[in-house]
Amino acid sequence: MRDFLCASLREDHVGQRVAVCGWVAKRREHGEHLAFVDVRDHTGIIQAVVEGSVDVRSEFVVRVTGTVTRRPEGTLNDKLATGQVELTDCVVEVLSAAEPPPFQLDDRVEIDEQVRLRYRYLDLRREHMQRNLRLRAVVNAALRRAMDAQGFCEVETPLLWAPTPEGSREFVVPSRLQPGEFYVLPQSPQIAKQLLMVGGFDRYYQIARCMRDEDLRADRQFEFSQLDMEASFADQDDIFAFVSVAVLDAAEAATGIRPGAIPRITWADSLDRYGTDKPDLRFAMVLHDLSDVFAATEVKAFSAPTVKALRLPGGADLSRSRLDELTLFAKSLGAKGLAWFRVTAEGLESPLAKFLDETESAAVAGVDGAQVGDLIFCVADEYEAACRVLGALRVTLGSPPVSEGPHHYVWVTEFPMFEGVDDEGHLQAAHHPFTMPHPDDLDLIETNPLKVRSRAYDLVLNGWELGSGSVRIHRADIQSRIFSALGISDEEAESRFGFLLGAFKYGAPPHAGFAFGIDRLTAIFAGEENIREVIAYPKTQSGADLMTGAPKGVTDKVLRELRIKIVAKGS
RNA sequence: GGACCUGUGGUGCAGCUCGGAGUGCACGCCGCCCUGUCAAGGCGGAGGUCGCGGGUUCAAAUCCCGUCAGGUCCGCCA
Repeated sequence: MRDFLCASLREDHVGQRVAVCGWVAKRREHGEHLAFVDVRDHTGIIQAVVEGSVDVRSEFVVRVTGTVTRRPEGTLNDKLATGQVELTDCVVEVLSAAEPPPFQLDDRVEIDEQVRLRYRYLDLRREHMQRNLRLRAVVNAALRRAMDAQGFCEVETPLLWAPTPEGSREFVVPSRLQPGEFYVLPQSPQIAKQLLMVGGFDRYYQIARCMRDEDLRADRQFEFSQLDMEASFADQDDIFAFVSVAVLDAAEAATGIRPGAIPRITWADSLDRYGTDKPDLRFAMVLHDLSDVFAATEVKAFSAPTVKALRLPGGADLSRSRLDELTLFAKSLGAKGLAWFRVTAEGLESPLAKFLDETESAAVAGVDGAQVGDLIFCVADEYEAACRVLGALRVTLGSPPVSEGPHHYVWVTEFPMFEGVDDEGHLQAAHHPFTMPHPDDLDLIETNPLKVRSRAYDLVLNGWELGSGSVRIHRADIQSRIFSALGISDEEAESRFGFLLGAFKYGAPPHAGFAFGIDRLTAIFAGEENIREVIAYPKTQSGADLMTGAPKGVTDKVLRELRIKIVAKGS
């Protein structure tokens, strides 16, 4: 039907009689003797010159047969890749007429996302979405190549899986053949892939769709894609090597630049220096500890186990209202307050300045090599709270848009094994209950569990968590100690994970794995703040699909078959 | 569950503080004109329940309350 893609025609083709297909991007008529029709496909635009009038409108689907001709002197258009040539002696066939679209498909104005999503099929026609989704395909292809080349075998795991009442909320699927029983859609193929290790597929990967019924955000949709992988006879360093190859290959394929080796930071160091477990390393602004200086302070606001400080270079000119805003922000994160000090030639300037003694003032004024014109923020609180508040402030004040380069990857290692306790006073697994504890900390499981480090790790890019993984427990004795630390009884473990624990009795290789989000990775490559921009049919924040109207009710017949009764709201 | 922001012809905006007739701009659309345009140009035209409901007022796009939709964030995301 067509001989060339629109934007592929060049001077080399001059003289050829060719057919191109696409949409009418624009028609420019000059009386009844001459008309220009810009034909667009996903590659771009070629100008067709029509002698006489032509009955086409924007977004008509056409096949244009014409002769590739060098444009006359003075009519070259260097804004178009095809601007040296045009099609002449054209025959325009209308393959499909079109109503005027609800919004213009050029990129001249930003269209409201609500409108874009309602007519997503038109939005997809735009250069912006074409570029993003094709970039995503490039990323996927590079990832598959990298994993194949490293000896990984792609295996598909079920979308209908068994409920495991823990972790993120699962999407539930009622069973028709066994009414009253349910499947769930996987939050990740975690257990399935560990069983593949028992099954002898010692290097598995999959571009896996994962589903989590949790509230949506700019970087979170109900469904998302992960490069999911697991390897037997592999430790943390092996996994880092495998994943690095995949991610760096994808980065190179997507951006043309191969990043250097990915550095590492421990979870504890990351919290201490950046106040977060997903540090943005594109800018400095490291947290400083002033706890010692304020250990015996008279200043009430600073009498806390930890006093942390952050220097904002040149921040002294922040307005009082901006500082009030930031104080509110800090409080919204649970801080009792936010102290700030302008560094001036005459010393510190702050509502609190007069309460500090000489040593304290000197310490604050010297934070991070502060200079006149800088601003110092201080938060006094429990250690982790102080770190996290200042960490959030650091990102708010210093972080470029997530999408902005350069790309700084970092491995965050040695996550704690447990974090906090649940409503029943049981410890909670920070990663998941199959994560191997750090070998040096095994003795602490029973004595000081919150100090137990794990063999869990994250990969972080520009302040976004790309993914996480861990070395898994393959020994029954360690697994049972972890379960008991988590308050999971033998019976409960058996009912929930029995098939996994059972499998491990029959020869489980040591194994470790990882999974990272392709949506997030692609969004950053594409320079997008929002993963919806790299997803063909995303949901809104309330979980709706504005194009299809999902979620929707089903007929009574369907409900009867599933033996499901809808209970009115509030009853 | 909570905080904040947004909603005005098909699209993107302005108008809202300080209430006075649906007022304006750009794009698109329709018609006419135009033989080298490419953000084409010229002339003319159509198109609106100012998200929805209620309240205040002589009078509401504008003020107040509620509600719906969209967004950003907190909670949540083993």
